Amino acid sequence: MPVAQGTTIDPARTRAAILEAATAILYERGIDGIGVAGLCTRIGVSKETLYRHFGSKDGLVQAVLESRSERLSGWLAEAVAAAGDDPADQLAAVFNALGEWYDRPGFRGCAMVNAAAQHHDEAVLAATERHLNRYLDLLTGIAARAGAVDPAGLGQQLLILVEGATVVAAHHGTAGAAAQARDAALVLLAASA
Amino acid sequence: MPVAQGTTIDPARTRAAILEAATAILYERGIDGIGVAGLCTRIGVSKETLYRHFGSKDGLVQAVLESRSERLSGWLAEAVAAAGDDPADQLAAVFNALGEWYDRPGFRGCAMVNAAAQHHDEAVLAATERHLNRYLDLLTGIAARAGAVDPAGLGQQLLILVEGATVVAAHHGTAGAAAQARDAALVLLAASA
DNA sequence: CCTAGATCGAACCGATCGGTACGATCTCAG
DNA sequence: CTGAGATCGTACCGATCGGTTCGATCTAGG
Repeated sequence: MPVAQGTTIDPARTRAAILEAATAILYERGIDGIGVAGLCTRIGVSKETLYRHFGSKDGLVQAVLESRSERLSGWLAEAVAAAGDDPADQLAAVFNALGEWYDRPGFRGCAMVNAAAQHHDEAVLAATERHLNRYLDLLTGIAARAGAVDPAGLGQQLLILVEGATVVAAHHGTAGAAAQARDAALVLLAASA
Repeated sequence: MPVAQGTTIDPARTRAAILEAATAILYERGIDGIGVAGLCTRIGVSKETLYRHFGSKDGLVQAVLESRSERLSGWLAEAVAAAGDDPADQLAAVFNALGEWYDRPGFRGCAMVNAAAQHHDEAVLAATERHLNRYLDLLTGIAARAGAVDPAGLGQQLLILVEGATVVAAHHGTAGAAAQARDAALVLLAASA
């Protein structure tokens, strides 16, 4: 039996569709910025269906954050992989990719950080920490390949630049934040060997 | 007539007391994390009094953010002023002060950025932008006094470090974020002359 | 063809939301 | 002492919240 077939009733597909639509809507409006009823209307699904798949609004939020974190960090990892062998090029690729993201219409900062900023429950905070750890792993890897004396420390500094650029781009103006963070990152990288 | 006298009924004092208490509570719980009724209970004031002084919950939030932004940026400006004439010392003083803040119990990141992260109304976004501009002015001034070739650009990079360190300290772990950002900032400052 | 189950739409639940109204109490200025 | 107004406590308002329930409809596997 194939995993899924056609355009028919298929719980897995329904779940995925809810997840994708909810990701966009909750990012746009904020987690507390729309109720479950309005969410279901915009998704085009009944409340019963949503609750059967995700149990609660918090459950949906959790799934949304996790999927978004994986997609985002995976996207950055691809940018690094496509940048060749030079760690400096890889690092520049990270910030160039971020710059693309910042310039996309509807950019509102990091969804995980936004969620953690005002939604204090355990699960959201844990998801945000996992997300930042994914970033940190990527950046520490670049630092290590560049032969930094303190790859862990440099990785943390690069993480600070990534998150800082995202916050500044979201709340102070997109223009140049990614490029400025990239230039700063390259200076730090060069100075750390 | 003195501005205010004694421990009696005094609208200005009442307003200030509400503002101070609400600042702490809304920072701790998040703007949407507590209702007006609960807020009034914890402050020790009636809803009518709160509404007479601030008009609406949004009005209170606005006043809270503005006062907090002024206090915070004023505190950093004092740290700079107390650091002597060397721009590098002044810059280090900024991040050392931030580190003190991060380590204080109850630290939850920047209140303005947290508010803007999920509360999309015009007034909150404007307050956050003003707040970041205050930071930017302070940092650009240091960059200029250090003789940077591009003080504005360096100022923006330093702002990215400040906000990045705040986000990382809040959501990924306090340890070392301020010191790492400070070291990065000093490298950038040294490389920019 | 028939049934198990996925989905819909709408009604419904108690709780809470932001905000208002009102009478009682208290403080101060004149 | 009196009156203006600041404050309190509480009740109240309509709206919305997250979540549940139920009958009707539709689909797909046997």
